[in-house]
Amino acid sequence: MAVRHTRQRSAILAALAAAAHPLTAEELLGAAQAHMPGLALATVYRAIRDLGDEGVLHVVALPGAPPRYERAGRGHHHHFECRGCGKVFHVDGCPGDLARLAPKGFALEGHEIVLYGQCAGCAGARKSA
Amino acid sequence: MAVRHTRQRSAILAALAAAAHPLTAEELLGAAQAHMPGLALATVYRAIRDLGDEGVLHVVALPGAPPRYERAGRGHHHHFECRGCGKVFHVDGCPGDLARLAPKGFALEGHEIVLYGQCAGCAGARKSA
DNA sequence: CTGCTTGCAAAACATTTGCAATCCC
DNA sequence: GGGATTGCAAATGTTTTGCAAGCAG
Repeated sequence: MAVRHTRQRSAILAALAAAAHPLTAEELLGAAQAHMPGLALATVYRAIRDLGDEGVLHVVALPGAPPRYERAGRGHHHHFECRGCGKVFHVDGCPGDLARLAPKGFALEGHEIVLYGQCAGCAGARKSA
Repeated sequence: MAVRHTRQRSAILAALAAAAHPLTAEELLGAAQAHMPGLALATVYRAIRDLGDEGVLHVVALPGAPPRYERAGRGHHHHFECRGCGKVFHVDGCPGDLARLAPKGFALEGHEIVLYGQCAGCAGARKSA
């Protein structure tokens, strides 16, 4: 099950690396097709699964939105979902000290934080409206 | 669009209120059918949507798991997903001070935190293994 | 070469919706 | 009684899978 290095996977990884925001499966397909025309959606899903198992890919699931995927290894960060435009942004920084939140006897191994609100663009548009 | 009070919705709300953990759509169907046999899955989804709009219901989406639903209004809390048994637990408390994490110009309106690790039961089982 | 990976299309799954009958107020 | 709500079943949309052919190692 050693992951083989194929043109398709390179294209998918390149698309992920180039994306500023986490991508949905279909966005990822579109982006990767620029490098690898004829790429099938099924291949994207298979790559997502394999790369996810490898830990190269990270899944971001938000309520009411399809799962998004991003390249792992860019350091610890979280996400901000704009309720105005629906885009998801990177958020650097982390409150830390989450271990105290876990119930007694629970072993904390990781965490995910999602912020909701208006992005700079939507907040501005709202003011002027 | 005033929500009407029907037997089905009572059953669904009752099932939600009785549940210790957030429920998936199907778990919710099963639980509510105990109070209301013949309840259709479509009705559950419609109730989820309507009650969600009303703010009575809260959606919890986790990567790799179907969305779960819980009753809102139990105070601010977060969730802990056990990687061992897959269950989702309530977590009281909140690090607060998340506004500083939002990028400049972004308006923070809410947040969601998910902790991952081993619950008390699974952590114990692991030690003895 | 050998076997994992791909593309295509069909299958599997979860969620949504149309419509006539029903129930709530 | 009027109109929202329900149940059923079919439609929708997304993710997965089977299979023959292609490419990596």
